[in-house]
Amino acid sequence: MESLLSSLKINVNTCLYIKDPESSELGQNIISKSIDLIEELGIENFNFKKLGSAIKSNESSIYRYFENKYKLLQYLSALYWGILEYRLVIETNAVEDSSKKLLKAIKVLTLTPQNIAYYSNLDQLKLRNIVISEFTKSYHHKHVDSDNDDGNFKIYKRLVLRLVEMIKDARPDYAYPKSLACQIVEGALQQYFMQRHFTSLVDSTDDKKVYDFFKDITINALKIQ
Amino acid sequence: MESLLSSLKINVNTCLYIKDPESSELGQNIISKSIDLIEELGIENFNFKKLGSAIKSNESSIYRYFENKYKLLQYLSALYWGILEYRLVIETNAVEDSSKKLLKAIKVLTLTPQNIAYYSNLDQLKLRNIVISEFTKSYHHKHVDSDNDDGNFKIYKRLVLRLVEMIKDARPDYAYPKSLACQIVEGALQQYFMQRHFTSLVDSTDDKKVYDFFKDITINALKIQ
DNA sequence: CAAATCTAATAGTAATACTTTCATTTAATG
DNA sequence: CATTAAATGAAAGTATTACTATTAGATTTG
Repeated sequence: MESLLSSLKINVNTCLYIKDPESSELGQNIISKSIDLIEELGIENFNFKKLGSAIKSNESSIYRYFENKYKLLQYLSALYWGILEYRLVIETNAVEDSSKKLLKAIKVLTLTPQNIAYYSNLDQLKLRNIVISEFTKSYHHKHVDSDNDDGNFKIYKRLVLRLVEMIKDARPDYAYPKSLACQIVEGALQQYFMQRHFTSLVDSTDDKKVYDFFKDITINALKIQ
Repeated sequence: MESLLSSLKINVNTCLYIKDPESSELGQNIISKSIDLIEELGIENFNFKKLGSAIKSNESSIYRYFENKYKLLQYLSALYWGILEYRLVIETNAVEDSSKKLLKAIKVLTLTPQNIAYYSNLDQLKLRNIVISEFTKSYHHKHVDSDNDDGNFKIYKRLVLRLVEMIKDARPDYAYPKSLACQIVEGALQQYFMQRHFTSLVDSTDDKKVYDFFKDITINALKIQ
Protein backbone atom coordinates (compact mmCIF):
# COMPACT_ATOMS: atom_id res chain seq x y z
CA MET A 1 0.00 0.00 0.00
CA GLU A 2 2.80 2.37 0.82
CA SER A 3 4.41 1.91 -2.55
CA LEU A 4 1.08 2.30 -4.30
CA LEU A 5 0.47 5.59 -2.62
CA SER A 6 3.95 6.94 -3.01
CA SER A 7 3.64 6.55 -6.76
CA LEU A 8 0.35 8.41 -6.90
CA LYS A 9 0.02 12.08 -7.54
CA ILE A 10 -2.66 13.96 -5.67
CA ASN A 11 -4.27 16.29 -8.15
CA VAL A 12 -4.58 19.52 -6.30
CA ASN A 13 -6.75 22.10 -8.02
CA THR A 14 -4.69 24.08 -10.53
CA CYS A 15 -6.10 27.37 -9.21
CA LEU A 16 -4.04 26.82 -6.08
CA TYR A 17 -0.69 27.33 -7.75
CA ILE A 18 0.82 29.34 -10.58
CA LYS A 19 3.41 26.71 -11.46
CA ASP A 20 3.06 23.11 -10.28
CA PRO A 21 5.51 22.73 -7.37
CA GLU A 22 5.88 19.03 -8.11
CA SER A 23 7.35 19.84 -11.50
CA SER A 24 10.72 21.04 -10.23
CA GLU A 25 13.19 20.58 -7.44
CA LEU A 26 12.70 24.15 -6.26
CA GLY A 27 8.97 23.55 -6.11
CA GLN A 28 9.44 20.43 -4.04
CA ASN A 29 11.76 22.31 -1.71
CA ILE A 30 9.14 25.00 -1.32
CA ILE A 31 6.59 22.40 -0.25
CA SER A 32 8.74 20.43 2.16
CA LYS A 33 10.37 23.45 3.79
CA SER A 34 7.14 25.40 4.02
CA ILE A 35 5.67 22.53 6.01
CA ASP A 36 8.52 22.85 8.50
CA LEU A 37 8.31 26.61 8.68
CA ILE A 38 4.54 27.03 8.85
CA GLU A 39 4.35 24.39 11.56
CA GLU A 40 7.05 26.18 13.50
CA LEU A 41 6.00 29.81 13.03
CA GLY A 42 2.29 29.62 12.31
CA ILE A 43 0.88 31.10 9.10
CA GLU A 44 0.83 34.67 10.46
CA ASN A 45 4.55 34.78 11.24
CA PHE A 46 5.49 32.84 8.16
CA ASN A 47 6.35 34.66 4.92
CA PHE A 48 7.98 34.01 1.58
CA LYS A 49 11.10 35.94 2.52
CA LYS A 50 11.78 33.60 5.44
CA LEU A 51 10.97 30.59 3.28
CA GLY A 52 13.30 31.91 0.59
CA SER A 53 16.27 32.13 2.88
CA ALA A 54 15.43 28.77 4.46
CA ILE A 55 15.71 27.05 1.09
CA LYS A 56 18.54 29.32 -0.07
CA SER A 57 16.40 30.71 -2.81
CA ASN A 58 14.67 34.00 -3.43
CA GLU A 59 11.34 35.44 -2.40
CA SER A 60 10.55 36.33 -6.01
CA SER A 61 11.14 32.76 -7.14
CA ILE A 62 8.53 31.46 -4.69
CA TYR A 63 6.02 33.97 -6.00
CA ARG A 64 6.37 32.22 -9.36
CA TYR A 65 4.85 29.11 -7.76
CA PHE A 66 2.26 30.52 -5.38
CA GLU A 67 0.25 33.72 -5.49
CA ASN A 68 0.60 34.20 -1.73
CA LYS A 69 1.07 32.29 1.48
CA TYR A 70 -2.66 31.64 1.92
CA LYS A 71 -2.85 29.86 -1.43
CA LEU A 72 0.14 27.81 -0.31
CA LEU A 73 -1.75 26.97 2.88
CA GLN A 74 -4.76 25.89 0.85
CA TYR A 75 -2.47 23.83 -1.33
CA LEU A 76 -0.93 22.09 1.68
CA SER A 77 -4.38 21.49 3.14
CA ALA A 78 -5.59 19.97 -0.13
CA LEU A 79 -2.54 17.70 -0.06
CA TYR A 80 -3.38 16.60 3.46
CA TRP A 81 -7.01 15.88 2.67
CA GLY A 82 -5.94 14.10 -0.50
CA ILE A 83 -3.66 11.78 1.44
CA LEU A 84 -6.41 11.18 3.98
CA GLU A 85 -8.89 10.44 1.21
CA TYR A 86 -6.58 7.79 -0.25
CA ARG A 87 -6.11 6.21 3.13
CA LEU A 88 -9.84 6.31 3.73
CA VAL A 89 -10.68 4.62 0.44
CA ILE A 90 -8.01 1.96 0.71
CA GLU A 91 -8.58 1.11 4.34
CA THR A 92 -12.36 0.89 4.06
CA ASN A 93 -12.62 -0.63 0.62
CA ALA A 94 -12.43 -4.28 1.65
CA VAL A 95 -14.82 -3.92 4.56
CA GLU A 96 -18.23 -5.30 3.60
CA ASP A 97 -20.41 -4.61 6.62
CA SER A 98 -21.60 -1.02 6.37
CA SER A 99 -21.36 -0.32 10.11
CA LYS A 100 -17.86 -1.74 10.37
CA LYS A 101 -16.87 0.22 7.30
CA LEU A 102 -18.14 3.44 8.85
CA LEU A 103 -16.31 2.82 12.11
CA LYS A 104 -13.14 2.06 10.22
CA ALA A 105 -13.58 5.36 8.36
CA ILE A 106 -13.98 7.23 11.63
CA LYS A 107 -10.79 5.60 12.85
CA VAL A 108 -8.86 6.83 9.82
CA LEU A 109 -10.33 10.31 10.17
CA THR A 110 -9.81 10.78 13.88
CA LEU A 111 -6.66 8.92 14.95
CA THR A 112 -3.14 10.26 14.57
CA PRO A 113 -1.52 8.37 11.69
CA GLN A 114 1.88 6.77 11.71
CA ASN A 115 4.36 8.90 9.85
CA ILE A 116 4.74 6.57 6.90
CA ALA A 117 6.03 8.07 3.69
CA TYR A 118 2.68 7.74 1.97
CA TYR A 119 3.31 10.56 -0.33
CA SER A 120 6.68 11.74 -1.60
CA ASN A 121 8.83 12.50 1.37
CA LEU A 122 6.74 15.07 3.15
CA ASP A 123 6.26 14.91 6.87
CA GLN A 124 2.67 13.83 7.29
CA LEU A 125 2.57 14.52 11.02
CA LYS A 126 3.79 18.08 10.59
CA LEU A 127 1.28 18.53 7.81
CA ARG A 128 -1.42 17.28 10.16
CA ASN A 129 -0.31 19.76 12.82
CA ILE A 130 -0.62 22.53 10.26
CA VAL A 131 -4.13 21.40 9.37
CA ILE A 132 -5.12 21.26 13.05
CA SER A 133 -3.79 24.76 13.72
CA GLU A 134 -4.30 26.55 10.42
CA PHE A 135 -6.95 24.88 8.21
CA THR A 136 -9.82 26.80 9.77
CA LYS A 137 -8.15 30.04 8.68
CA SER A 138 -7.87 28.86 5.08
CA TYR A 139 -11.62 29.33 4.63
CA HIS A 140 -12.74 31.68 7.41
CA HIS A 141 -12.40 34.86 5.40
CA LYS A 142 -14.35 37.12 3.07
CA HIS A 143 -13.34 35.47 -0.23
CA VAL A 144 -14.31 31.95 0.84
CA ASP A 145 -17.09 31.82 -1.76
CA SER A 146 -14.89 32.63 -4.73
CA ASP A 147 -12.19 30.27 -3.45
CA ASN A 148 -14.90 27.66 -3.23
CA ASP A 149 -16.08 28.42 -6.77
CA ASP A 150 -12.50 28.03 -7.95
CA GLY A 151 -12.50 24.52 -6.48
CA ASN A 152 -9.90 25.12 -3.78
CA PHE A 153 -11.76 22.96 -1.25
CA LYS A 154 -12.83 20.26 -3.68
CA ILE A 155 -10.80 17.42 -2.16
CA TYR A 156 -11.92 18.28 1.36
CA LYS A 157 -15.58 18.30 0.34
CA ARG A 158 -15.19 15.05 -1.59
CA LEU A 159 -13.72 13.42 1.49
CA VAL A 160 -16.60 14.60 3.68
CA LEU A 161 -19.10 13.38 1.09
CA ARG A 162 -17.49 9.94 1.08
CA LEU A 163 -18.15 9.79 4.80
CA VAL A 164 -21.71 10.98 4.17
CA GLU A 165 -22.25 8.01 1.84
CA MET A 166 -20.96 5.60 4.45
CA ILE A 167 -23.28 7.08 7.05
CA LYS A 168 -26.20 6.72 4.64
CA ASP A 169 -25.23 3.11 3.89
CA ALA A 170 -25.12 2.31 7.57
CA ARG A 171 -28.41 4.05 8.27
CA PRO A 172 -30.38 5.23 5.21
CA ASP A 173 -33.06 7.02 7.18
CA TYR A 174 -30.76 9.09 9.40
CA ALA A 175 -31.79 12.72 9.12
CA TYR A 176 -28.43 14.50 9.43
CA PRO A 177 -25.74 12.59 7.51
CA LYS A 178 -23.97 15.70 6.27
CA SER A 179 -24.01 17.48 9.61
CA LEU A 180 -22.65 14.38 11.31
CA ALA A 181 -19.92 13.89 8.71
CA CYS A 182 -18.81 17.52 9.02
CA GLN A 183 -18.78 17.31 12.78
CA ILE A 184 -16.60 14.19 12.70
CA VAL A 185 -14.02 15.53 10.25
CA GLU A 186 -13.89 19.07 11.56
CA GLY A 187 -14.61 18.13 15.16
CA ALA A 188 -11.62 15.82 15.28
CA LEU A 189 -9.34 18.74 14.37
CA GLN A 190 -11.08 20.82 16.98
CA GLN A 191 -10.66 18.17 19.68
CA TYR A 192 -6.95 17.87 19.00
CA PHE A 193 -6.55 21.62 19.17
CA MET A 194 -8.43 21.64 22.48
CA GLN A 195 -6.22 18.87 23.84
CA ARG A 196 -3.21 21.04 23.16
CA HIS A 197 -4.43 24.46 24.22
CA PHE A 198 -7.67 24.25 26.21
CA THR A 199 -6.98 21.36 28.53
CA SER A 200 -9.71 22.37 30.96
CA LEU A 201 -12.27 21.63 28.24
CA VAL A 202 -10.99 18.17 27.49
CA ASP A 203 -11.97 14.83 29.05
CA SER A 204 -8.70 13.09 28.24
CA THR A 205 -5.53 13.96 26.39
CA ASP A 206 -5.31 10.47 24.97
CA ASP A 207 -5.54 10.35 21.18
CA LYS A 208 -7.70 7.26 21.31
CA LYS A 209 -10.37 9.15 23.25
CA VAL A 210 -11.01 11.38 20.26
CA TYR A 211 -11.87 8.27 18.28
CA ASP A 212 -13.85 6.78 21.16
CA PHE A 213 -15.93 9.93 21.46
CA PHE A 214 -16.89 10.13 17.80
CA LYS A 215 -17.45 6.38 17.62
CA ASP A 216 -19.81 6.58 20.60
CA ILE A 217 -21.64 9.58 19.14
CA THR A 218 -22.07 7.82 15.80
CA ILE A 219 -23.15 4.44 17.15
CA ASN A 220 -25.80 6.06 19.30
CA ALA A 221 -26.96 8.56 16.70
CA LEU A 222 -27.35 5.90 14.02
CA LYS A 223 -28.34 3.16 16.44
CA ILE A 224 -25.95 0.67 14.90
CA GLN A 225 -24.00 -2.28 16.26
CA MET B 1 -35.52 39.96 31.84
CA GLU B 2 -34.57 42.47 29.22
CA SER B 3 -34.28 45.25 31.70
CA LEU B 4 -32.35 43.06 34.11
CA LEU B 5 -29.78 42.24 31.48
CA SER B 6 -29.52 45.71 30.06
CA SER B 7 -28.54 46.99 33.45
CA LEU B 8 -25.82 44.38 33.90
CA LYS B 9 -22.25 44.87 32.94
CA ILE B 10 -20.40 41.94 31.48
CA ASN B 11 -17.01 41.88 33.11
CA VAL B 12 -14.65 41.26 30.28
CA ASN B 13 -11.11 40.40 31.33
CA THR B 14 -9.13 43.59 31.89
CA CYS B 15 -6.20 42.24 29.86
CA LEU B 16 -8.38 42.65 26.78
CA TYR B 17 -8.37 46.42 26.83
CA ILE B 18 -6.08 49.27 27.83
CA LYS B 19 -8.90 51.60 28.79
CA ASP B 20 -12.40 50.28 29.46
CA PRO B 21 -14.45 51.15 26.37
CA GLU B 22 -17.62 51.32 28.45
CA SER B 23 -16.20 54.20 30.43
CA SER B 24 -16.58 56.83 27.70
CA GLU B 25 -18.68 57.73 24.71
CA LEU B 26 -15.73 57.28 22.39
CA GLY B 27 -15.20 53.81 23.79
CA GLN B 28 -18.82 52.90 23.24
CA ASN B 29 -18.63 54.23 19.70
CA ILE B 30 -15.55 52.09 19.13
CA ILE B 31 -17.47 48.99 20.19
CA SER B 32 -20.67 49.59 18.29
CA LYS B 33 -19.01 50.77 15.09
CA SER B 34 -16.36 48.05 15.15
CA ILE B 35 -19.17 45.48 15.22
CA ASP B 36 -20.58 47.00 12.03
CA LEU B 37 -17.21 47.27 10.33
CA ILE B 38 -15.77 43.87 11.29
CA GLU B 39 -18.97 42.18 10.21
CA GLU B 40 -18.85 44.02 6.91
CA LEU B 41 -15.13 43.77 6.10
CA GLY B 42 -13.93 40.73 8.04
CA ILE B 43 -11.12 41.07 10.56
CA GLU B 44 -8.37 40.93 7.92
CA ASN B 45 -9.64 43.93 5.96
CA PHE B 46 -10.63 45.84 9.07
CA ASN B 47 -8.19 48.22 10.73
CA PHE B 48 -8.15 51.04 13.24
CA LYS B 49 -7.66 53.67 10.57
CA LYS B 50 -10.93 52.70 8.90
CA LEU B 51 -12.66 52.49 12.26
CA GLY B 52 -11.28 55.91 13.16
CA SER B 53 -12.74 57.60 10.11
CA ALA B 54 -16.02 55.70 10.53
CA ILE B 55 -16.51 57.19 13.99
CA LYS B 56 -14.97 60.52 12.99
CA SER B 57 -12.17 59.97 15.41
CA ASN B 58 -8.51 59.14 15.11
CA GLU B 59 -6.54 55.92 14.79
CA SER B 60 -4.30 56.88 17.68
CA SER B 61 -7.28 57.45 19.97
CA ILE B 62 -8.47 53.89 19.38
CA TYR B 63 -5.04 52.55 20.28
CA ARG B 64 -5.58 54.03 23.72
CA TYR B 65 -8.46 51.61 24.21
CA PHE B 66 -7.20 48.47 22.50
CA GLU B 67 -3.71 47.16 21.91
CA ASN B 68 -4.62 45.93 18.44
CA LYS B 69 -7.55 44.69 16.39
CA TYR B 70 -7.15 41.09 17.56
CA LYS B 71 -7.56 42.11 21.19
CA LEU B 72 -10.66 44.01 20.12
CA LEU B 73 -11.94 40.84 18.44
CA GLN B 74 -11.31 38.87 21.62
CA TYR B 75 -13.10 41.59 23.55
CA LEU B 76 -16.13 41.43 21.26
CA SER B 77 -16.12 37.64 21.46
CA ALA B 78 -16.01 37.76 25.25
CA LEU B 79 -18.97 40.13 25.13
CA TYR B 80 -20.88 37.71 22.93
CA TRP B 81 -20.17 34.71 25.14
CA GLY B 82 -21.01 36.80 28.19
CA ILE B 83 -24.42 37.68 26.79
CA LEU B 84 -24.99 34.05 25.86
CA GLU B 85 -23.97 32.94 29.34
CA TYR B 86 -26.54 35.26 30.91
CA ARG B 87 -29.23 34.01 28.58
CA LEU B 88 -28.21 30.43 29.33
CA VAL B 89 -28.37 30.88 33.08
CA ILE B 90 -31.63 32.78 33.10
CA GLU B 91 -33.45 30.59 30.61
CA THR B 92 -32.42 27.31 32.22
CA ASN B 93 -32.54 28.37 35.86
CA ALA B 94 -36.19 27.61 36.48
CA VAL B 95 -36.14 24.26 34.71
CA GLU B 96 -36.03 21.45 37.28
CA ASP B 97 -35.80 18.31 35.19
CA SER B 98 -32.14 17.83 34.24
CA SER B 99 -32.86 16.54 30.74
CA LYS B 100 -35.27 19.34 29.94
CA LYS B 101 -32.77 21.82 31.33
CA LEU B 102 -30.04 20.46 29.08
CA LEU B 103 -32.24 20.60 26.00
CA LYS B 104 -33.21 24.15 26.84
CA ALA B 105 -29.52 24.99 27.11
CA ILE B 106 -28.82 23.48 23.72
CA LYS B 107 -31.64 25.57 22.31
CA VAL B 108 -30.11 28.76 23.67
CA LEU B 109 -26.68 27.78 22.38
CA THR B 110 -27.67 26.72 18.89
CA LEU B 111 -30.62 28.81 17.75
CA THR B 112 -30.36 32.29 16.29
CA PRO B 113 -31.55 34.73 18.96
CA GLN B 114 -33.99 37.56 18.48
CA ASN B 115 -32.19 40.85 18.28
CA ILE B 116 -33.39 42.11 21.63
CA ALA B 117 -31.35 44.85 23.23
CA TYR B 118 -30.07 42.59 25.96
CA TYR B 119 -26.97 44.53 26.44
CA SER B 120 -26.51 48.23 25.87
CA ASN B 121 -27.47 48.95 22.30
CA LEU B 122 -25.15 46.66 20.42
CA ASP B 123 -26.41 44.60 17.55
CA GLN B 124 -26.47 41.09 18.89
CA LEU B 125 -27.07 39.47 15.50
CA LYS B 126 -24.14 41.24 13.92
CA LEU B 127 -22.04 40.27 16.91
CA ARG B 128 -23.13 36.68 16.39
CA ASN B 129 -22.14 36.85 12.72
CA ILE B 130 -18.72 38.06 13.78
CA VAL B 131 -18.37 35.16 16.19
CA ILE B 132 -19.44 32.67 13.52
CA SER B 133 -16.94 34.05 11.00
CA GLU B 134 -14.08 35.26 13.16
CA PHE B 135 -14.04 33.64 16.61
CA THR B 136 -11.98 30.65 15.46
CA LYS B 137 -9.22 33.06 14.42
CA SER B 138 -9.15 34.69 17.84
CA TYR B 139 -7.45 31.62 19.30
CA HIS B 140 -5.95 29.74 16.32
CA HIS B 141 -2.53 31.34 16.52
CA LYS B 142 0.84 30.91 18.19
CA HIS B 143 0.18 33.03 21.29
CA VAL B 144 -3.02 31.21 22.24
CA ASP B 145 -1.43 29.83 25.41
CA SER B 146 -0.35 33.18 26.79
CA ASP B 147 -3.71 34.73 25.83
CA ASN B 148 -5.30 31.85 27.68
CA ASP B 149 -3.06 32.43 30.72
CA ASP B 150 -4.10 36.07 30.66
CA GLY B 151 -7.72 34.96 30.94
CA ASN B 152 -8.88 36.19 27.55
CA PHE B 153 -11.11 33.16 26.99
CA LYS B 154 -12.39 32.86 30.53
CA ILE B 155 -16.03 33.63 29.81
CA TYR B 156 -16.11 31.22 26.87
CA LYS B 157 -14.66 28.42 28.95
CA ARG B 158 -17.01 29.15 31.82
CA LEU B 159 -19.95 28.92 29.46
CA VAL B 160 -18.79 25.57 28.09
CA LEU B 161 -18.24 24.28 31.63
CA ARG B 162 -21.80 25.27 32.56
CA LEU B 163 -22.98 23.06 29.75
CA VAL B 164 -20.65 20.31 30.97
CA GLU B 165 -22.36 20.43 34.38
CA MET B 166 -25.78 20.13 32.80
CA ILE B 167 -24.63 17.13 30.77
CA LYS B 168 -23.28 15.52 33.93
CA ASP B 169 -26.52 16.22 35.78
CA ALA B 170 -28.52 14.62 33.02
CA ARG B 171 -26.23 11.61 32.81
CA PRO B 172 -23.55 11.35 35.52
CA ASP B 173 -21.81 8.32 34.00
CA TYR B 174 -21.41 9.73 30.47
CA ALA B 175 -17.75 9.44 29.49
CA TYR B 176 -17.28 12.53 27.33
CA PRO B 177 -19.15 15.48 28.84
CA LYS B 178 -16.48 18.04 27.93
CA SER B 179 -16.00 16.80 24.40
CA LEU B 180 -19.74 16.87 23.85
CA ALA B 181 -20.12 20.34 25.31
CA CYS B 182 -17.32 21.70 23.12
CA GLN B 183 -18.80 20.08 20.05
CA ILE B 184 -22.20 21.63 20.72
CA VAL B 185 -20.94 25.16 21.32
CA GLU B 186 -18.26 25.21 18.65
CA GLY B 187 -20.09 22.86 16.29
CA ALA B 188 -23.10 25.18 16.17
CA LEU B 189 -20.88 28.00 14.91
CA GLN B 190 -19.37 25.59 12.40
CA GLN B 191 -22.78 24.45 11.15
CA TYR B 192 -23.93 28.02 10.60
CA PHE B 193 -20.76 28.82 8.70
CA MET B 194 -21.29 25.72 6.57
CA GLN B 195 -24.90 26.73 5.87
CA ARG B 196 -23.63 30.00 4.49
CA HIS B 197 -20.57 28.92 2.55
CA PHE B 198 -20.45 25.15 2.06
CA THR B 199 -24.02 24.37 1.13
CA SER B 200 -23.14 21.01 -0.41
CA LEU B 201 -22.10 19.82 3.04
CA VAL B 202 -25.32 20.80 4.72
CA ASP B 203 -28.55 18.81 5.19
CA SER B 204 -30.79 21.83 5.51
CA THR B 205 -30.34 25.59 5.62
CA ASP B 206 -33.03 25.90 8.23
CA ASP B 207 -31.78 27.32 11.53
CA LYS B 208 -33.96 24.92 13.47
CA LYS B 209 -32.13 21.96 11.94
CA VAL B 210 -28.93 22.97 13.72
CA TYR B 211 -30.77 22.65 17.00
CA ASP B 212 -32.50 19.44 15.90
CA PHE B 213 -29.16 17.86 14.99
CA PHE B 214 -27.45 18.61 18.29
CA LYS B 215 -30.58 17.69 20.24
CA ASP B 216 -30.71 14.32 18.46
CA ILE B 217 -26.99 13.71 19.02
CA THR B 218 -27.30 14.55 22.72
CA ILE B 219 -30.45 12.55 23.41
CA ASN B 220 -28.93 9.48 21.81
CA ALA B 221 -25.47 9.87 23.30
CA LEU B 222 -26.82 10.35 26.81
CA LYS B 223 -29.81 8.03 26.30
CA ILE B 224 -32.19 10.53 27.87
CA GLN B 225 -35.89 11.27 27.37
C1' DC C 1 -9.87 79.01 37.76
C1' DA C 2 -6.16 75.51 37.57
C1' DA C 3 -4.68 70.90 36.94
C1' DA C 4 -5.14 66.79 35.03
C1' DT C 5 -6.81 63.99 31.57
C1' DC C 6 -8.52 62.97 26.99
C1' DT C 7 -8.68 63.45 22.15
C1' DA C 8 -7.38 64.84 17.30
C1' DA C 9 -4.10 65.61 13.95
C1' DT C 10 0.07 64.87 11.99
C1' DA C 11 4.13 62.75 11.04
C1' DG C 12 7.11 59.05 11.33
C1' DT C 13 9.01 54.08 11.72
C1' DA C 14 9.39 49.28 10.73
C1' DA C 15 7.63 45.39 8.65
C1' DT C 16 5.16 43.14 5.19
C1' DA C 17 3.41 41.72 0.79
C1' DC C 18 4.14 41.93 -3.16
C1' DT C 19 6.19 43.68 -8.21
C1' DT C 20 9.60 44.83 -11.51
C1' DT C 21 13.80 44.54 -13.78
C1' DC C 22 17.62 42.37 -15.33
C1' DA C 23 21.55 39.35 -15.22
C1' DT C 24 22.71 34.58 -14.88
C1' DT C 25 22.17 29.83 -14.71
C1' DT C 26 19.99 25.70 -16.32
C1' DA C 27 17.47 22.83 -19.52
C1' DA C 28 15.62 21.64 -24.05
C1' DT C 29 16.09 21.07 -28.69
C1' DG C 30 17.95 20.95 -33.45
C1' DC D 1 27.85 20.89 -29.56
C1' DA D 2 25.48 25.26 -30.21
C1' DT D 3 21.44 27.91 -29.87
C1' DT D 4 17.43 29.22 -27.75
C1' DA D 5 14.09 29.33 -24.30
C1' DA D 6 12.90 29.00 -19.71
C1' DA D 7 13.83 29.21 -14.79
C1' DT D 8 16.07 31.34 -11.12
C1' DG D 9 18.55 34.84 -8.18
C1' DA D 10 19.61 39.41 -6.64
C1' DA D 11 18.34 43.80 -5.80
C1' DA D 12 15.59 47.62 -5.68
C1' DG D 13 11.07 49.69 -5.48
C1' DT D 14 5.97 50.44 -4.16
C1' DA D 15 1.92 50.39 -1.33
C1' DT D 16 -0.09 49.18 2.72
C1' DT D 17 -0.31 48.19 7.40
C1' DA D 18 0.42 48.30 12.28
C1' DC D 19 1.80 50.90 15.45
C1' DT D 20 4.42 55.02 18.07
C1' DA D 21 5.56 59.69 19.27
C1' DT D 22 4.64 64.39 19.60
C1' DT D 23 2.03 68.22 20.31
C1' DA D 24 -1.80 71.19 20.65
C1' DG D 25 -6.49 71.86 21.74
C1' DA D 26 -10.68 70.35 24.23
C1' DT D 27 -12.91 68.58 28.24
C1' DT D 28 -13.44 67.20 32.73
C1' DT D 29 -12.62 67.46 37.60
C1' DG D 30 -11.06 69.32 42.16
